Parts: sequence; C-alpha cells; structure tokens
Amino acid sequence: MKIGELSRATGTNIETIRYYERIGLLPAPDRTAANYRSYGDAHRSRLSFVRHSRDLGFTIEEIRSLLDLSDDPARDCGEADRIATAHLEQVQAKIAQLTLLRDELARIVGRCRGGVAADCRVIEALGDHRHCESPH
Amino acid sequence: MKIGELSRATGTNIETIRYYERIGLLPAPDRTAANYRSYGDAHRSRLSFVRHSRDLGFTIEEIRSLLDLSDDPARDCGEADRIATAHLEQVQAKIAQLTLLRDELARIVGRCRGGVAADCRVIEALGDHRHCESPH
DNA sequence: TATGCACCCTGTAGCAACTACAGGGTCAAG
DNA sequence: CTTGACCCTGTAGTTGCTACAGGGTGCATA
Ligand SMILES: [Zn+2]
Ligand SMILES: [Zn+2]
Ligand SMILES: [Zn+2]
Ligand SMILES: [Zn+2]
Repeated sequence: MKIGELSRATGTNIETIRYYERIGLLPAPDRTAANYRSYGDAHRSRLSFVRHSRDLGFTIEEIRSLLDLSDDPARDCGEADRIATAHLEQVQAKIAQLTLLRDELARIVGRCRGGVAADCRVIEALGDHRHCESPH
Repeated sequence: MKIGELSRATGTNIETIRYYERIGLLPAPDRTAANYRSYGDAHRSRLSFVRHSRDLGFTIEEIRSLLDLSDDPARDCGEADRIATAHLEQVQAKIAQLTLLRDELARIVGRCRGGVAADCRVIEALGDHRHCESPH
C-alpha cells in the first residue's frame, strides 16, 4: 500500500502520516525501488489506533504510551486504564470549565441592547471581571 | 508603572505583555531614561480587557476587533454582539462535542477488567471506532 | 517519442498563544 | 562595590498538524 492509499484507508492526511513517522509514532515502512513508502496491514491498524485515539482527544504522548503497551501484550493493562481514566477526568474538567464559561458568556451577550460602543454592556463586561457572576 | 508592576496588577506574565505589544495588541508605552517600559492606567485597563477576554476564550483576533470597537465609542456595538454571540455558539458546540467524547470515554474505561494488554478492552476499543456507540 | 498528469519524495516554514531562555544593561541597598 | 531584583532584545521551543517549494516517478495518451 502506498501512502495515498493508506491516507484514504484511514482518513489521515498524507502529511500527517509522514509527520507521525518523523516523530516516531509510526515505524518507518519499507520502500519501493522508487523510494516510495510501502505499508502493510500492521501499519494500517496502528495508524487507525492513533487516529481514533486522537479523535478521542488523547495526546500524542499518551498514544505513544498506549502503543508501547499494546506492543507488549503480556504487560499488565493497568497503565492503559490509568491513562484513559486520567483523560476522562480531564475531559470532565474541561466540560465543567466550558459550562461556567458558557453561562457567563450567555449573561454577557444577553446584556447588549444595541447602541453605540461607549454604552455597550458587552464591552463593559469584557473589561472587568467584577461584572461576572462566576469565577471562570 | 513598570512592566513588573503591570504584570502583578493584571495577573499577566511579563513575557506575555511584551508579546502583546509585539503583535500590536497593546500600544508601545513610553520609555524611561533607562529604556524601561512605562505604563499608565489606560494600558492597565486595556490589558485587563485583553486578559479577561482571553479568560473567556476569545481569540486574539476577536479581541483585536473588540478593542478597535471600544477605541471608537461612537460606532455601533452590533459587531461586539456578533463576535460574542459567535463565540458563545462555538463554546456550546465544543461542550456538545466533549460531552459525546466523555460518554464514549466513560464506556471505554468502564470495560477494563484488568489483566494483560492483549486482552484489554480499552486498547481494543481505541483501535477500532466500530466499538463506539457515538460518532464523535 | 513526447508530454501530461497523478502521485511520491525531502526539507522547511507556518499556525495560536504563549513561554523560556541567553546574554546583556540598570539601580538601590547594604 | 557588590549583590540582587529588576529590565532589555532576540530567538527558539511548545502541540499537532498543514502547506508549500522544488524536485523525482510511473503510466496513459497523442
Ligand atoms: Zn452592545
Ligand atoms: Zn469574568
Ligand atoms: Zn484493561
Ligand atoms: Zn470511536
């Protein structure tokens, strides 16, 4: 499989595939006589793993650890669980933070009654956190 | 006010203040004889506006537009409202996306029963989106 | 045979919004 | 007169890509 085919098979940008190789996330594949990268099924499933994990919001470093783990099938999977749980907690924290933000923004946006910038409650609210009702 | 004092007054990193000046978000202040930046109240409140808007998740470019608007108090404030509303919608979209993610991650994490990596349901789920119940 | 076109290669630079030095200058206190 | 806190400029690093520039390869068609 050449890089374009792998790209289509996994929905990954070609430049991104080369980038993953450069940072050591994907192993360098064999080359054809014309120096084209030549991938097999193992590459495809590894890249799918990476893409899916990225879609789920894991960082490259987390994915690196997860791949190390799955490359070594006899190891205890506790670390995978720890990484995934920590990530879940981060997502929950982010949701909580964005929810505060959303409420505050909704309050701010709701204050605008039109008119000139000098009288705008939105601009006023942005300039001074003391107008806020939440910490954010 | 020297830069360290402005930094403390607004809770902004000194490097960040200089960065904002470099990108034209804050006007270059006067200098002392020793070539130190010397700020006044106008700088302080402009920087507070920037920091607060950043805390609320606005991008630098959005903040630039908002500052332009508030620099020109006779202008209609409709654009401020549009920027803030668009931003609110983005935050809402992000929350929705993260909520899907959170649910999917919770399902994945919940599957791990311990054991070796080869049998780990977490690693399996990360490798294949077909195990997912939501699109994310 | 030429030539067009799709595809591949490397290497580098750009994005957002900072942050972190390196390598220097200034100033007041002890 | 030296120590330490502060300030300066300029550059490079961070994350996770993405976008070229400037070239090579391979196959079909005129
Ligand atoms: Zn308004
Ligand atoms: Zn606030
Ligand atoms: Zn497990
Ligand atoms: Zn999935």
